[in-house]
Amino acid sequence: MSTTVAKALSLLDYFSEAEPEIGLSELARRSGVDKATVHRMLGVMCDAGLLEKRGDARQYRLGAGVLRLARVRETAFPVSSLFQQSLADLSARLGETAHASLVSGRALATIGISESNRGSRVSLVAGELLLMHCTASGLAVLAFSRAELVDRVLSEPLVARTSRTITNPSIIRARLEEVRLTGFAEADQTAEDDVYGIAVPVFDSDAEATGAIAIATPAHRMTNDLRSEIIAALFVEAEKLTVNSGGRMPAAFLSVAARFSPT
Amino acid sequence: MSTTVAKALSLLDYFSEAEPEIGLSELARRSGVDKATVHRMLGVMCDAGLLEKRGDARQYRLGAGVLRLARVRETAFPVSSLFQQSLADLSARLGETAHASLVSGRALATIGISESNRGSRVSLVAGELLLMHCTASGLAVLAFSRAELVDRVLSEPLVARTSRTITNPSIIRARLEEVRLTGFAEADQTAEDDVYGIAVPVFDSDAEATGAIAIATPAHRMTNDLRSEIIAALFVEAEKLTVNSGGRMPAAFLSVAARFSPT
DNA sequence: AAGATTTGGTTCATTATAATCACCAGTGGT
DNA sequence: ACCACTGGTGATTATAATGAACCAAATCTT
Repeated sequence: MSTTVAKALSLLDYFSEAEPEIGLSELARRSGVDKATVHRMLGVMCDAGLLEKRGDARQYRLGAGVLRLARVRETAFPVSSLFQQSLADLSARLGETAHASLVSGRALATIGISESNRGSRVSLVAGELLLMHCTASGLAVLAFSRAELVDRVLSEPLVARTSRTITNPSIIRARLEEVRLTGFAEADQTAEDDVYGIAVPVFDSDAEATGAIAIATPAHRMTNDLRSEIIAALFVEAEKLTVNSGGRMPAAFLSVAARFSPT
Repeated sequence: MSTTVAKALSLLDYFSEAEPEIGLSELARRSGVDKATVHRMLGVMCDAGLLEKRGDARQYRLGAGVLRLARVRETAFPVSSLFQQSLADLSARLGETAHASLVSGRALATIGISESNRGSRVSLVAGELLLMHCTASGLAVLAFSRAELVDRVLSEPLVARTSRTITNPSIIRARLEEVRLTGFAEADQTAEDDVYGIAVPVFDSDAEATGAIAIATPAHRMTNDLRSEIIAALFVEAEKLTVNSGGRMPAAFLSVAARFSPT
């Protein structure tokens, strides 16, 4: 709960596309950490290249170091580029916004987005961290993760993002059971008002969920037909991604996915 | 020298394309930090999503978090993609390997490479950190950086990568003076045997060097004609990149660059 | 333009933290 | 069966982080 490195690294979570540059005081306020402490930590992270302060300005932003790290990971294990293709296909076919995220600690990191070209669409903030307990992607991933991760996520206090967010661990566990049976997860305005999300997990070589692909639609537009169409499309792409990234699906998942596969 | 966060973050430096997965003991040995300490740090970084351990395996690799961070930075300040285009042009035109790097703490982070298609060429390890004092890119950047950064780099012990590496701070300062006059930097086998590098800096909106683009050729192939051709091409691209990324060149640089510009 | 407020940044005594060493248990090779 | 590795763990000691008060400069209010 209180190792200094963890505190320092948690500061990185506050940077997103919506707020790519943050000042010292603001970051201290947001994180609840003392200004002096934040200042020292930011200094160290600048030194390491993870952050940098814009020349004269007194704002901090993500540094060149993260570009290098991402490049290293992506050349060694290219998943981001792989996902992007599937997302483009999905949003083109369904006309809705598609996004992908990978497990990153106890949250999900959005690594790809492909917006629909409709006038009314869900617009996501790229690079935002998704909470596990209230997003379709999070539930899809948790349902097929080791109990260890589930426990870690559910042992922390669960914030309510909307009036419909479920914050009771037991109820969430029950929902995960449902997800395990159906193979996909839904989030009807539990993460954001007016947003309906449907997600299907993607697996690694150990048949563990490493992430999920999802479709987000304006809640009012969701119909039974669209829902079925989305689920079927997600299953096809998720299987493709799992296989192409060298993963395999767990037995429990294969049986439910079979109902949707065109084979 | 000894903040714990700095030590933890320095562990990330050991991951590169050549070695994308590292074990606990290996990392402890390489970094000179106690195994127990490394173990705790790796755990924390896994928790933050910067690292992850491959399922069953007992190897650590860069996590999905870095992908997210890079995405955030790149969508807010797209430089990586911008550089990639210039690199492709350079390597195509010159037939030699081109690469770009950005200041990352007290080193340079390689963020792009475009290899030549010749049989004999310089092959770089993508995502490796470049040392400031012995690479052409490093000298090009240092020559046009704040004295503060120069002092920080030269105050540390300078490792000799080849028999020709200059490790004397005073001599390096003299070389930086030359670079300031000519506008480009050369490294004749000072970073790696048989590699001859030529680099030109790229500037930000404060006319400070943020990085450099460089050409690396097999040392034996370098001739006066090729050298001139490379320098001229680099100047053109560096100016283009500086302008397109919203930067401006310092007055001192403009005068020397003018000799090479086609205008 | 004068005052009020907030910003980035710094200091230093107090306190909580992280480093260390010896030690386990499992694995692969010979 | 052994040996030399590996990843991982706890209790003690020494180290590093913390946070309230403080400052100068920039910014917003009036």
